[in-house]
Amino acid sequence: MNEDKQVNSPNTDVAKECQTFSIGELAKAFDVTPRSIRFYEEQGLLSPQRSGQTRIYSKKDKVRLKLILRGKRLGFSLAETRTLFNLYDSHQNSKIQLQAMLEMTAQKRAILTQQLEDINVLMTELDDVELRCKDELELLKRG
Amino acid sequence: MNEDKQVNSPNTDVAKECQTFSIGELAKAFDVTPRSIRFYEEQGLLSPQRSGQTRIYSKKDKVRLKLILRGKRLGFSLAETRTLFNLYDSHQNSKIQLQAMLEMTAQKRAILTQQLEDINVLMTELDDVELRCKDELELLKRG
DNA sequence: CCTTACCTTTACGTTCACGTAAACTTAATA
DNA sequence: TATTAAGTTTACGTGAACGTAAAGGTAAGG
Repeated sequence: MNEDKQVNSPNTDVAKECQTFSIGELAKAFDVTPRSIRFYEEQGLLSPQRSGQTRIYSKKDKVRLKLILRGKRLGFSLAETRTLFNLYDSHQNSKIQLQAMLEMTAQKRAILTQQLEDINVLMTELDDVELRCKDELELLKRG
Repeated sequence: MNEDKQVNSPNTDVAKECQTFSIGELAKAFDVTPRSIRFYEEQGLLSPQRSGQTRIYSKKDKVRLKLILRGKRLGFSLAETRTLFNLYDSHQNSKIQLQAMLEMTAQKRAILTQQLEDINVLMTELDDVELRCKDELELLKRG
């Protein structure tokens, strides 16, 4: 029964590498609060190991968190991300599952395409605004 | 005092063009609810003319709404968009205003760049997932 | 031994962006 | 004239994504 009592102190590993992370480490690494990470777990997006009460995050968990945050940046709700995770995880690969997955990817692709267009438009507008601002500033300098 | 009683009925214009819109028309045009449009006004993002109680939206208002919605798609809060509007509108063009504007554009540009990267990564991942799904479906067909 | 630094759960509070219901006015139409 | 169909204000409700105490456990260091 001498399991699950490894790596109690972070960065105090013996031979291999630091494969696990505390909630605080992950929080710092991705600049989020521990509260958020616990909330993602509560919403079924993460399920880290436990050492007693304490959460222990693997590299896979870390990747998951990264995916969650990228999804957030792109306007995905946590529920959507969870659905994607579930579809991806369930390796039942029934026809229905696969088609649901394809539908979801198609839908997401459409949104992303729209966002690309939005970004391009906004970027050139920002170019415009910036130029005009800089011109004005020059005028203020010389005037 | 025979002003502000033009265009009571939509699409019943005489000569020029339909330059104004009712809240319902705008709502349909952009697929949002009238409630949302009123809310944007409440937050200081729109200020349409009035004909009595009724709101009358100009082409400029329409453009504004378009900008608001694009901002939303890119993750801008209404408060951020309002700030941008205010900066853009105030043609005082003081040094401070201009620099605030430049800071804002720089910050937004950074976020957009990050989003572009996120989108590219996700797109290729979607490609991957889609390919695998389709392969699996083929196997199901032939198996 | 005590403090400090993390970790935990429980639970209520908060912000944003509206939704929704109530009660009303005005305008066009049957 | 009565009835839709649009608009209006006021005001309370809601879901998502956390924030923020409160109250406590644990382990290292002075």
